[in-house]
Amino acid sequence: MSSTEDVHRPVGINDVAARAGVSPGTVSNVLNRPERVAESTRRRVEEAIRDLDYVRNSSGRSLRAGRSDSVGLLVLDITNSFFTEVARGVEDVAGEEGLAVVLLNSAERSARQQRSLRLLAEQRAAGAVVMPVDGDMTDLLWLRKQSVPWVLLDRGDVGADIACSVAVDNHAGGMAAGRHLISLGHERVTYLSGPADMEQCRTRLGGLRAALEEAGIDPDENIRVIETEQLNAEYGEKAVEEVLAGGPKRRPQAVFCTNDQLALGVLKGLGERGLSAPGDLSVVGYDDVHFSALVHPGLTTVAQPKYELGRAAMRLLLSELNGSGHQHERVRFAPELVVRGSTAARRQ
Amino acid sequence: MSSTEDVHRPVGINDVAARAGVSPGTVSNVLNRPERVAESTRRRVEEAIRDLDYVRNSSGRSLRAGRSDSVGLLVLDITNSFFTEVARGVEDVAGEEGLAVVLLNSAERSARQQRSLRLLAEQRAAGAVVMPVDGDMTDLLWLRKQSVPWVLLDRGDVGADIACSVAVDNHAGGMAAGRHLISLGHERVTYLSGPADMEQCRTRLGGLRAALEEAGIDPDENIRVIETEQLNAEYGEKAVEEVLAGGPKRRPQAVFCTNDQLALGVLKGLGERGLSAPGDLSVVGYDDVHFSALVHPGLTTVAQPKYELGRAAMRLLLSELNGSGHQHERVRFAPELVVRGSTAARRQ
DNA sequence: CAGGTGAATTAAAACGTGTCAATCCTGTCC
DNA sequence: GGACAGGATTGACACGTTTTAATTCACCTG
Repeated sequence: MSSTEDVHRPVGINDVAARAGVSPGTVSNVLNRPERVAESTRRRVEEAIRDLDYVRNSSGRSLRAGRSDSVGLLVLDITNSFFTEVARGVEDVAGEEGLAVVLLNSAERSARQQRSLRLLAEQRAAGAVVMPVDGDMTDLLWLRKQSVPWVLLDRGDVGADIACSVAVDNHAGGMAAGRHLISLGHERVTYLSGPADMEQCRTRLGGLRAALEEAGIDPDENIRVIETEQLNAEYGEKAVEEVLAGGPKRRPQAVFCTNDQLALGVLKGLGERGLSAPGDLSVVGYDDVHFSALVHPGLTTVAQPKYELGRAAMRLLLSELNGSGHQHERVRFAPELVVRGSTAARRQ
Repeated sequence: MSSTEDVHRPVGINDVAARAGVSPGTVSNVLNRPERVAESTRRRVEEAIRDLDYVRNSSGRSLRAGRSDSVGLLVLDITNSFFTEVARGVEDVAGEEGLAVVLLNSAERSARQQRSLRLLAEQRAAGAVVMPVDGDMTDLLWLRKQSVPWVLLDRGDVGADIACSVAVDNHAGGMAAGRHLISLGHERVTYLSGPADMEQCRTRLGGLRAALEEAGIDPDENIRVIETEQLNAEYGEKAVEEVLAGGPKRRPQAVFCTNDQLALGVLKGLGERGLSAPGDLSVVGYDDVHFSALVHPGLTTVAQPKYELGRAAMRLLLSELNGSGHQHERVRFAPELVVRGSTAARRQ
């Protein structure tokens, strides 16, 4: 039982020391290097800790250490389940190491990203896993100069000279989707892209083009690109109109969306117009978010190992934190095509 | 431009003071109470801050203050979009106040909840918004004793004598769903519940029962309850078998799920068996997650004001932090039935 | 001009921890 | 019995802030 007077005066390492009849330094040793302290005193200290219900003060710790024991995770959209899966992976690995994760949401806005990075600097975060809003690295380099190291997630175009990074091979992903569509007999495909300045969108398109070329089909003539402002279902739904523009005659045989949310929006938009996949056209997504297996028909999509992505990023960060002679590393995962009901062979 | 020697030695308030030819205290005043310092010196200090690229150290701040400037948000399942919407609300309000949000995930496990609360105590968090794993309040009371105040979210059964709380009226929600089903001519309904020790599940069932009674239908005879271990789509899908058990003759006319994820799983499970809503039976969910509008048919569901829930919780917490003579408050939102395609009138 | 007023600034003392050199102690060896 | 080794423990300081009481200074008043 804890005594009654410790309610208002928070108990610190000194109180514990006093109670155990020992110096504060010894208590600190019990906490951090138990092997250096004799069995008997260690027990006495531990008992005092329990009696007083002492809990360590991480402000003090990190002030002394010069850095805190939490890492930042900056995501583009906390609402998107792709990111929350990544977050789970990051969190699990960090938790094993006793690091807390501060989740920050840039909402795809560079002002918010800047604010978040500043916050991490103020907290002297041990490190960060970052999915940057755009290609502008100045804020990130500033953060590194404040001696907060970071690992890039989902941005494959940045070289190992700048930072560690974890990503999925977007070119291969686009290509897998393309080959699948071609194998079903589709040639005229619309690519529903997000903002064109997102590297992922461009690279996946590159993969799609490569697949067509490989099959002897001219990409320039057969691929139509539609850009949306954001990567969510609303924009996908809205885009359907444009996809179908030109009448049934010029309608594409397939739509490849750069993101499942867009694809799900497209499926809905089709339904509202009395059309459906794969009957009227095939639809392919990207990410394999949880819901994609739940719609009817199931969404054919390019799966990313989201959870593993998070784990790998955090592990890379850890190695940068612990390792002395650190070399930046690039980890690349292979995407995997998941075929469900939203794609089918072309009707003759 | 920042000079070259500040790369390794992190710059503190003292360096700024030296540069501006002023005492550290004055720098602190410039940062925290600019009105107390003369215009001219203020400008000199601000210039020094810019020149040195000074960023304040929150470890030092919170050590001195005795509490940090971040608040915890403990959710049951970071993967569930219900919680991420809440998180957005919390984050937005916290951000306005300059508070950082540490997102913690208990994954519905009480051991993880305990670990998270301990972490918050160690960080001397300013406060927390908590969705507790179960009815056991001991860990939470311990946290309060460590002088970390918290606000309950989504747990309507806890009185204002214990804590502030924000919730949606679950009884009314269950009732709305029940009335809707009755108005469609359904009497024999299966309630797909989560774990029975979750208060939300029980209260919603109570509302459903009340609706039947109101219509002169005996709940005991007409409602069948099936419990699942967790509140996700997999378990919903699995439960379909049990829902249908007894053959077409004894099949319920409707299924009311305590959560959209379960309901979406049910829709999928039906589809796999060649059945569908609302043709073979009506399905109602709860929460109105984003995705429920995207499936076909759209899921009829009881909507909760998720974002607002988060905002309200954070506001309550703020008032507890700032206000001196604080009285616990209960905020209750009204749920709203959203009718989509998954429910329809009974076929004769 | 002495005395007083009030604004602007400063010096010093915390806050709780970790580290490191110095000290204490116990037992061993010659 | 004295010196020594080496493990266990201690004391003191530093980390970067904020705050309070004290000090300085310019100016005004009687």
